[in-house]
Amino acid sequence: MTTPPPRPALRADARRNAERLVSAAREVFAERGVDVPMDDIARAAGVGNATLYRRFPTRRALLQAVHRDEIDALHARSQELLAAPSPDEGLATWLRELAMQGSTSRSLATALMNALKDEGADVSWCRETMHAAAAALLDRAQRAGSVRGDITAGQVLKLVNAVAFATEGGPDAQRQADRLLTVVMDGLRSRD
Amino acid sequence: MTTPPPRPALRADARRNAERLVSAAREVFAERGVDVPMDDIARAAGVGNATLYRRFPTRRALLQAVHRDEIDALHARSQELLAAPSPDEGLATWLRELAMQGSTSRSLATALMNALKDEGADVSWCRETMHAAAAALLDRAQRAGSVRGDITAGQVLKLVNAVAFATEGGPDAQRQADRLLTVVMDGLRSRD
DNA sequence: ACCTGAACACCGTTCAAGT
DNA sequence: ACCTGAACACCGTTCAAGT
Repeated sequence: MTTPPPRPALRADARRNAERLVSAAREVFAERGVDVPMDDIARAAGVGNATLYRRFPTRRALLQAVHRDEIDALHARSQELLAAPSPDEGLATWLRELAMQGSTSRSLATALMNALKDEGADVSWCRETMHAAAAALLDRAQRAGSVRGDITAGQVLKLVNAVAFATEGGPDAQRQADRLLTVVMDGLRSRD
Repeated sequence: MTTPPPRPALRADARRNAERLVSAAREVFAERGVDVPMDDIARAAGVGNATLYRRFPTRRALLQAVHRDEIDALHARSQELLAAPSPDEGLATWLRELAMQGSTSRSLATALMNALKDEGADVSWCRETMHAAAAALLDRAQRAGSVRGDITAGQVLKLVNAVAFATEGGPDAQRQADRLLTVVMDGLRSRD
């Protein structure tokens, strides 16, 4: 769950094509949005369109692959923050970093929304990695009594990603996301 | 802004076709989702597809028309709640009703998301009506000092609709939305 | 085992012809 | 003024043929 999805042994050319597809998709998604035609991604990668489908059966799977490193980094960051002096600040810091990244990348916000809303097996790695990261920090803060107990990691993730998704694209997206996250964090903290 | 978009005088048959299109779209969106082919909606309404495009140039415009009555009702409800004894409870009640409706209707949640995220003129009626409703209740609560002053009506709407959108479709959607809205409302209230 | 481009089915949008 | 179905362009997905 904390390790990326298996990388089956691929023939050298297949491996190279897969990497080109992910790189091309990253650029094209960023420039032209997440609804860009699949054929355009294949063309940008210099491979046939059927090769794209063979490697990434759904657009969501491709989106997940594009953001694999960021998702891994968010998970690693959550492990670091488990050592933060204040449990609720550890959680708040992680959620803020998540919201900041999502609010500046429609592509990432969409990848996370796909993984959090649907149950699809093609995005289970993303869903489980994010869930593990959030659950560890949330659980610690709840045990310390600084965050309300009547909420789950899945709900917190949906809420914060919804903030990112709703602010993305607008003017001043980061600032807006930050403002909304402050509201959410205040709501998450236990009442005295 | 508080009145629905102009209903230009239409010939009797055109008027009837427009009503059939809205009714058909409401049913088809509810049964098969908001991405259903436009041709299927026209067929369900018993009119040619070009008639659909003539009347509703974009899918968003059609979605807005489908939810016209609900949006009107939400606006009317906000006017009623301005007379609630407690300003922050008036706001909380309205936001809860909004979240409940959105979390049980992907079609409504999508219509609102379209109107709140984009600046498109084709959904300006929805955006402005919702904004007027939220702004009145929020302003009253902020003046009373019970809700934090550093947030705008547009931000509150995005946040609450994001809650609806994120919970919609899942199991126990209403309950989940209610839970998340409690968190959001706690975050919105001024700290003592 | 993997790649390719073409074929196929489908959908959004426009338009010439009708009433 | 409005309606219609067909035409057109485009996109997702599959498949026969290649290496």
